[in-house]
Amino acid sequence: MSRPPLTRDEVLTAAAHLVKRHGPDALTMRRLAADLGTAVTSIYWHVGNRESLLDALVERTVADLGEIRPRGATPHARVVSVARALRRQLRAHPHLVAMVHERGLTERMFLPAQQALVREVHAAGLRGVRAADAVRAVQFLVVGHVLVERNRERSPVQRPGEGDLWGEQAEKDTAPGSDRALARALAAPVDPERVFTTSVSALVKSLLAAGT
Amino acid sequence: MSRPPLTRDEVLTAAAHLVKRHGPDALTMRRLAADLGTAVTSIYWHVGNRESLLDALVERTVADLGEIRPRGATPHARVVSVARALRRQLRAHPHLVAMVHERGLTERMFLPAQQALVREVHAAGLRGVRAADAVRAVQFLVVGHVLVERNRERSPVQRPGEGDLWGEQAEKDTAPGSDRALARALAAPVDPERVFTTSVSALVKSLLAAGT
DNA sequence: ACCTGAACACCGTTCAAGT
DNA sequence: ACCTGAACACCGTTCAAGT
Repeated sequence: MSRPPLTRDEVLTAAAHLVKRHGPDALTMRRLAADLGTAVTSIYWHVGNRESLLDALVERTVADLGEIRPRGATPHARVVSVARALRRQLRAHPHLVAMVHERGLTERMFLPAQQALVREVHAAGLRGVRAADAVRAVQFLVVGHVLVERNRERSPVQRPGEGDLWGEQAEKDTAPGSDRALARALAAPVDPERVFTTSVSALVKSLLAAGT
Repeated sequence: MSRPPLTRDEVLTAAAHLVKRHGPDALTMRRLAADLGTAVTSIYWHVGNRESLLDALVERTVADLGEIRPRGATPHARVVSVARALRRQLRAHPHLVAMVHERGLTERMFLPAQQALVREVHAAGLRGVRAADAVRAVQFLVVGHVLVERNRERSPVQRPGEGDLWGEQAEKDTAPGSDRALARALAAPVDPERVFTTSVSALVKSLLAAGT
């Protein structure tokens, strides 16, 4: 009736499973122990404490993300494709993003895309500090955007929202300089995909222009 | 010896005080009750539960942020100034940012700057959907950046960091196409202020170019 | 209308004790 | 080396009872 000896790896796998199925909040030491069929205190022997369990979990998941391959003919298209790929990877692991952010490890989410970005920016003719600035600008934009986007999805209804604010403006007849199409666009729900595309494309365009 | 009757407002003020002095984690119902000199359960009568206490707290703090006034001569300078002002406001309330984000109310952080942005973008000649896209792009960039930035500050030492990754590259002698200045720049610690300026300026430049 | 203490169902963590 | 149960110091929340 006795289970085979517990391993650190087994603990991590069970933890990952728990997070994937029931969200990060479900990952309590006691529930994890129950899933594993051991005493809570056994887990402590293998992973130290909750903090380092989460650290290890984040590390493992990030390592599994996989490489990013740029696509496209122009430098602009290739850099944008890296940004899109990074966003897609992160959005495929929403719980990971939340966990990494909660633990203050946001920088960790940068690394998978960094090599690819460096190569592309260099190929586009940027050098030295200017190239580094461009890489960082894209990284911050993508990760920041994913954080904002994920967060908006978590609580879709916001109380005094843009809709209420601009909806009435869109109805009003025009004071000089007013723009009903604008008001209507702001009253409509945000399309994050669209915002992302607009932002990345615009940002990259300016950044690469500095290289020519 | 009996204290005057508790009010909802008093609860919120004490909660804000607690968060400001000891961080969001210190805001427990029990500790709050202790600070107020009442029973824990009294708080529930006034604010419902912890959820709605946090909601009310966020709402109140956001309302106190104050208006944003654009500065500068050119449209570009004025939009950038709004972005900087929003960032400064948010960074002045780090706990607020954390709380708003945790509660999935990121959109809430947009609103203070939105009117100002709309006005400036319109003045720059953008109209309708295109203007709305520009406003949103700037908003997402600023809020996303602040989230990333705050988060990096929370845990300054990251284990397999950029430094380790690029530091050795900077030492190596050059494979074809390698760029030691770039490697050195990436090995150095990030200057978020610089990244922010670069990003906003580049983004706004492209966005406004579409209006002429 | 407002406050209270007791109680419930949870947490993470420590520790002495087992094999 | 690995596992265990008991215990500690916390949580948020409910509820019946007080004034």
